[in-house]
Amino acid sequence: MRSTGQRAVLDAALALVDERGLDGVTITALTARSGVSNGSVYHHFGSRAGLFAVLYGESFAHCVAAMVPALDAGDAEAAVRALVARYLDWVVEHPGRARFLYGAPLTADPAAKAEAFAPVARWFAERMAAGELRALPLWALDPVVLGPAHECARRHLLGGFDLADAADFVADAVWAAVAPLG
Amino acid sequence: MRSTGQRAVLDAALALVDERGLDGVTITALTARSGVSNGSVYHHFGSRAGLFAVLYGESFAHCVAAMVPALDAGDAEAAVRALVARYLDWVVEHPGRARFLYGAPLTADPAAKAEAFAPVARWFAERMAAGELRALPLWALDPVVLGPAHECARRHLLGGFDLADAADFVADAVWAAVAPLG
DNA sequence: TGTACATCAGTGAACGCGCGTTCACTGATGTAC
DNA sequence: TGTACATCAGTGAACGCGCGTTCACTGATGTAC
Repeated sequence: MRSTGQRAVLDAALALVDERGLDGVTITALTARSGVSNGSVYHHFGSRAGLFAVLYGESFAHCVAAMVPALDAGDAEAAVRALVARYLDWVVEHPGRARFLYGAPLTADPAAKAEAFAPVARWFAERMAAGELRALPLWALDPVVLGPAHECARRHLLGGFDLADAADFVADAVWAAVAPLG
Repeated sequence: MRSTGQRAVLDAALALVDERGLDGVTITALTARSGVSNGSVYHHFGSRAGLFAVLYGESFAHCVAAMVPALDAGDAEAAVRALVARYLDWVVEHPGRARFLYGAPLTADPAAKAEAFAPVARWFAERMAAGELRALPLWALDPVVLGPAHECARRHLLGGFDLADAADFVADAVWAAVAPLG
């Protein structure tokens, strides 16, 4: 389990990345906002990079957990559209976490990411095998199929881009990319 | 026209962003790599942010210029696919510029961007009006339609993602998002 | 039960470093008269 | 033609600042005997 001190630091980091961006997450700002001493941050996380690694893993799992229930939404098209809707909703509701995932990609542990994403990947693999979705390599799922969702989410997080207005167009584009051919 | 000193600084910045990322473009690194003094950088650009603004505008125009000839590639589908191919090629050939555009989005002057992008936007508007492409709002073009291209380009620039392998899937997804319905 | 010791969360002053920026300056070139 | 002045590219030492990190420390809790 996470100690209260650790939790306070992680929450402060999320608030800071939301308010000031990744570069705003300095040790000084963390201690000021969380009330925890700088030494304590190092005691728990070893370094700024160590804290980032924990926050990345936690946030990625948080995101996937929010998306997974969409896979039960009905047929393949309904599920894909629900998946997009849930992802965009999650970004709007958790901008700090989303900003962190997009802003610190080199922090990611690829193996841990793949494991967390496995339920989604498995669902797609099964539907592709059943002919309910277009056959695509699984590595293309996130960047190619969900590309429109990611690009719109990034612009929303930068400000001035209305994700709610874009949601239907994104769902159309994503579905068009995986709808079975013919 | 750009003086030789200015050009040397801009080229050094592109090389640095390519080799070390945006954070590697420090004044110290610029002077070391370009042979130009720090004072000279300030004489020409006013500040680091001023240099970034020039580099952004220049790189965005460079990118659009590389894409525009694709619009003469034949029918709508051929042109869209050529557009994707040219964009991905440009990213591979000019990673410093591409990294800069993705890494410093807040540097952009929206009006200047819109003007530079106008030829592409106009082409799409005309084809949509002619029924050769699906009708979409023009603001959706870059993030939604080209989303797969952007997301794959970003991953390529981070390393470990093969854009050449992805190019055909990206072209398929982009075309699927703008192909006329029915 | 008491004592000794290990463990671990947490503290906060101090460190060295590299950053963007400033500023008084040089020297070459162009222009006015 | 010569002289005086303005303009502009370019110099480089010095500045203050905020950063991530270190380290010797306190104090509470758990465990062994």
